[in-house]
Amino acid sequence: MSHVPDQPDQPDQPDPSLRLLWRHRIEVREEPKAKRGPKQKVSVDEVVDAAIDLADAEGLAAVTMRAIAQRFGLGTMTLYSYVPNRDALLVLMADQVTGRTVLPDLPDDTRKRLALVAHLQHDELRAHPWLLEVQDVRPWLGPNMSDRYEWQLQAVDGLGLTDLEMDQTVAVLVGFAGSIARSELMKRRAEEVTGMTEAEWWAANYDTLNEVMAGSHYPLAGRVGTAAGEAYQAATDPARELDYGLARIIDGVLAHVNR
Amino acid sequence: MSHVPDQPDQPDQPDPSLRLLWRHRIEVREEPKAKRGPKQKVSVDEVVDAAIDLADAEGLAAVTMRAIAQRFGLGTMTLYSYVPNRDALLVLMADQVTGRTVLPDLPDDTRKRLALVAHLQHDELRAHPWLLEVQDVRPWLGPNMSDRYEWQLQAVDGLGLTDLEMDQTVAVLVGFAGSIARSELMKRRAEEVTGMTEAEWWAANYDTLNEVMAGSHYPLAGRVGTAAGEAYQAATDPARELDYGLARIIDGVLAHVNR
DNA sequence: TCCAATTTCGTACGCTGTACGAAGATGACA
DNA sequence: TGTCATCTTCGTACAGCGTACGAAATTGGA
Repeated sequence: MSHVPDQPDQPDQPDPSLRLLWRHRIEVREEPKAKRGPKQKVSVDEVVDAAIDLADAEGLAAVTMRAIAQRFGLGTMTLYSYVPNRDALLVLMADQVTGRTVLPDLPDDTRKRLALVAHLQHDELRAHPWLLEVQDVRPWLGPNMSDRYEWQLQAVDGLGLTDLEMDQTVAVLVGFAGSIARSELMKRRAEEVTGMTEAEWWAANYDTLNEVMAGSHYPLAGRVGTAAGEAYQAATDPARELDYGLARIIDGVLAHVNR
Repeated sequence: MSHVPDQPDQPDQPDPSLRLLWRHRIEVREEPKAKRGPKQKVSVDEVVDAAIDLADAEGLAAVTMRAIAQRFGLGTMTLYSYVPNRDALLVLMADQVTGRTVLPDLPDDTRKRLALVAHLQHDELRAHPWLLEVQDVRPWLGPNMSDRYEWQLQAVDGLGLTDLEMDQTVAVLVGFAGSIARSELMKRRAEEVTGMTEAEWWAANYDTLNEVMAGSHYPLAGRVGTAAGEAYQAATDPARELDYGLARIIDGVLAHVNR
């Protein structure tokens, strides 16, 4: 039960799920042979799409092999002839859902270009919050992920950045967008779990908080937390949280390239 | 099995785990009564510390109620007299491990002050990567989390920012540090799972990648990805990745306050 | 001494991913 | 037209998870 995997003898084998990820773009160099067994009742894309729908509707935890199979009236184990295992399915979902977002033309204005990269990522993560949980499983190098990365690099191309800096600039923009999306998700989930809005939670726990925090002093947190709480509560547009940090980041990047 | 919880009749009740979180700072206003049953064999702190050790050593997935109980020779269900459930335990772990990091005095230099906030967060997440997985469970308002937030606000205090901007500035710094730590973790985990270093993985999959990507064109990603790959591979100090973005963010913040 | 309160914990349930192997369907070849 | 190799389908089973429940054990107060 150690977390350290032992990879004893076998030489480095190519990752089998790479071909699955790129299945649509593989140009068959030779039609090898007609398949012999029964035809598959559904397609890999249908399976992945169903899993995405499930995740969108009920969260990633609801994406169980049994639940997906049931959607098609298939036996649970049948899914394993489409997909090697659940983790591989999650990677396929991530890449497939990434492909659904069309990449708009990049504006000429640099500032708008960088902002677009962050906003696109943020909006996508808001629409499919489970992506935040999948990212740990390394959805590397799928075709749609690769397209996305190329597009992001185009947005920072021609600014005079080094190759390394281009990669890092994209990382800052995308990373920050992700962290904002994550904190929004936490807030939403907290409301689901407790069954109260944030304001209601504070009201319900006001006395308790005052009691337990009686011995501690939070002059700044008290003042700032209140201000932030009221602002976020009133904010009809949640992307507002994104804009402040994004403006600072873009300022910093532009100052760097104009140096 | 819906993900939407129903909270039918009961009025808004205070969160019971708040008292557990703040257990050390609660000043008992009256010693209510001596406990009657058998004495508890261990303390809540010991349970939480054991869970932290387990998470540090074998990852969050290894933190099972059975495994923790076994460490103390207790029955599994006994843990539920210390902690209401596993999720609550994770929150306790997060706050407790946060308390282990001593908060250094803030330097006078603004730039160093902001960098310190990000670096402290980053180093902590590197030492306890499972924190990145726990954050979804909203480790709100524990005593050590509150201390941390107050300290972070001190770092951005006196710059002329509004209350809201202070909160958002901290969010940018901490969010970015988290996203860097997350991408480092992904890389490390990928190496564990595949049993190869990143370089070995690329070597093993070079032919396959060339084949599947034959129809797609990634001029920038190819060039930049290679540069980034070589740089990160050679980088002995992984915090290097943090520094570029951090410099841009701090530049942006300083430009904002000096306006 | 006896009881009420409290902790301990064995058993059980429903859930998960998935290993295994049998059964069924299909195309290729003799 | 069989016959067989190959592929898909899927029922069963297993280990592991969180935890509900209720009985047993332990303790202090009356």
